[in-house]
Amino acid sequence: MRDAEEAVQPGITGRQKRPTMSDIAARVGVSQALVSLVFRNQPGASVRTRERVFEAAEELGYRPDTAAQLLRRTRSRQLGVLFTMRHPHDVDIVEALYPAAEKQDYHVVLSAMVATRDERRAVEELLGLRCEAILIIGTESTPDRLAVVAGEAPVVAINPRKRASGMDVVRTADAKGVRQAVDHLTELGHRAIVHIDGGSMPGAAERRRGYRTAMRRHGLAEHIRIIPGDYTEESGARAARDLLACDTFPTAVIAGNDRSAHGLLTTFLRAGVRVPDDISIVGYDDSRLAGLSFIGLTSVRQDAAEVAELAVQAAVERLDNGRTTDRDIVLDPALVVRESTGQLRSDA
Amino acid sequence: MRDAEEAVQPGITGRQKRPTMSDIAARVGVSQALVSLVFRNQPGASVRTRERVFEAAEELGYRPDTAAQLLRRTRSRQLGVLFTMRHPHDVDIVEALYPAAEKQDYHVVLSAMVATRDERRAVEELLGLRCEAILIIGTESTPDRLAVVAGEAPVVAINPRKRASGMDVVRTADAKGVRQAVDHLTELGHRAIVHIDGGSMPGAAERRRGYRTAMRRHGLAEHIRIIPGDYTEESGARAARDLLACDTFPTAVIAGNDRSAHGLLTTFLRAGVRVPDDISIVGYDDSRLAGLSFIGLTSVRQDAAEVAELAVQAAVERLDNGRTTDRDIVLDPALVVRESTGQLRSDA
DNA sequence: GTGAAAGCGCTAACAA
DNA sequence: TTGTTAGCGCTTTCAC
Repeated sequence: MRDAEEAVQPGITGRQKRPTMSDIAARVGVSQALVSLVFRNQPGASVRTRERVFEAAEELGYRPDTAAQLLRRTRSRQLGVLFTMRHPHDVDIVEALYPAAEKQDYHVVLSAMVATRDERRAVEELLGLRCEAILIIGTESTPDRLAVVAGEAPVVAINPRKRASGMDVVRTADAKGVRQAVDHLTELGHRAIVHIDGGSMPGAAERRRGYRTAMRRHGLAEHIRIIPGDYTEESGARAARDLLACDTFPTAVIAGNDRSAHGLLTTFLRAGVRVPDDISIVGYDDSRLAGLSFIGLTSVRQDAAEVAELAVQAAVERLDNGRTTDRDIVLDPALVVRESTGQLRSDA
Repeated sequence: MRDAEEAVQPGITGRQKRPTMSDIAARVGVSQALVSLVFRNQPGASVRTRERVFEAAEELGYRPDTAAQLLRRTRSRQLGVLFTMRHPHDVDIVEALYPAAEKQDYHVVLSAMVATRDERRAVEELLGLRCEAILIIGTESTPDRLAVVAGEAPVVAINPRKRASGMDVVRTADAKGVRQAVDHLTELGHRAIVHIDGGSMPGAAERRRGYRTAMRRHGLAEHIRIIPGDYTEESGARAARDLLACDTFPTAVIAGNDRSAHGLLTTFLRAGVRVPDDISIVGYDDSRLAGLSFIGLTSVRQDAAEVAELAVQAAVERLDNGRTTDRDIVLDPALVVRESTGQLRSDA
């Protein structure tokens, strides 16, 4: 018996078999089912028994076996989250999903989409683990590709590249956000406002549309100018170089997102262009970058916590309340004014 | 029977029960055990049977149940990965872990450490899912806290804040990396080289030490100057402001990491200081940021793919080869020279 | 090449 | 308040 004792010593002789509910039951002298009941916090066990069960669990170093729970339970109460780690704003949303899910008594299971692992495999993994719904952040997938997934579990697309039927969508009113940016700039006296767009990236089409509409509404139709981009820093930098090479220099730029605004801003700084003295810049996403003291980017805020909350709620409505119709959830954005935008200089 | 047919239609009438191996077995007319054998690619089934099993699986839309596999298998072959998404370099490592694990026939399970979810809970989740080892990226945990985990499963700490016994460590020779930076700068003629450190963050102490040693080796002991930081952009920006306010302006700066170098660089640009004309800057990590055209940061490279590979290998050695002694794996860094460093100007 | 049977650790329905 | 029972979907061992 001494051997058994010593084998318990962790990390030296090798690891002991991990204790189960039966081990606890044996120790306390009750049935295994009763132990299960105690852990699930269900009524039907005396206070005394509960105490002793927890005590024994502690002594044995018990940890519930998720695999067994998952297998036996009727519901997994797991939400699968598909994400890339490329965009800071996506990271914010992932972080916000944890408390949002917890509030509804769901667990979050992460699955990263990386170069060596496409969306298809990542989804397979989540479904294999019995996730009841899939939340996809900023997917570039085509609608029909997503529809396949939607056939197996409810899908909530957060800021998808394209809208698709058969699933819920959570997104911000991108057009409205850009309109706020244009309003802000015109109030500062700007008229030559260009837009660096995001090509076919999530929300880009609507932002582009919002820019055009807002410009026209302010009677600035002839100032409409869109420079193609793709939400990357480099596309912002490229746009800056293009603008610098041009004779017609704008007094303000609305970038498709904060990353491209960053490339734009720094490239201007390098060229000796002062921001906002020579040119005003607006970003989009209000990511961590925008708030940095040396960036100070005026940006359109999409509240990650709110997005997360609504996405979880959409999934829960399908799962717990039996909703089967699609929801298109649109959040209102808010402009966060920082130091990258300023009054139009009279000599400009 | 027509009802059953229609219930199969996905996403309309509600979801059908997901097919199991038994369903496949029934359809093909073999035993469930044989189906399992086929999926596990084990010998003992005829080619004909294999074909028919895969065919039936396809028709039924079968997907293996991870929970059941996990419960029944003797080994889970899962590696749990603890990470934050705060540092770009950590993200690189996470991405690199997928192919590295796959090569050894292991699966990666992610668990994020976020504000609302500390290391303790994240680890619990991984162990609950039967992960056989835990890889922790850039942990700030204290050694004794990690030791608790190490008692339950092998732990590989990647770039930990502090070394700890009872687990493997994968890290770069930080001192050597900084030495390369100093060598590079002195070759360019610099003498007044300051270091912005990373306080108590992972690797910071060794980088600090490396700086001091290298400076002394070049006979620049009297030029040693360390400005406290914490690896954040803001600490870099603060250091830049401090330096600008000082009468003794250095000709080169070695930042503790790329993030602080970024804050430093941009703050200088804003102040009209030219990089590298007025001052040279070196970062650390060679993160995505460093390679951007408008940043062009000379930086010390820690190869994420190599780190990932070695970390997985360390875990596998314990798991499959029974190693029980600790390994301290130190990688050689490499200096990547970009545009942020240049020859000392004669008038400086 | 194939099948029968046992059981992983737990939940859930029912019985006592 | 407690115990019994029957699986969840799969892997694994042994027998045929």
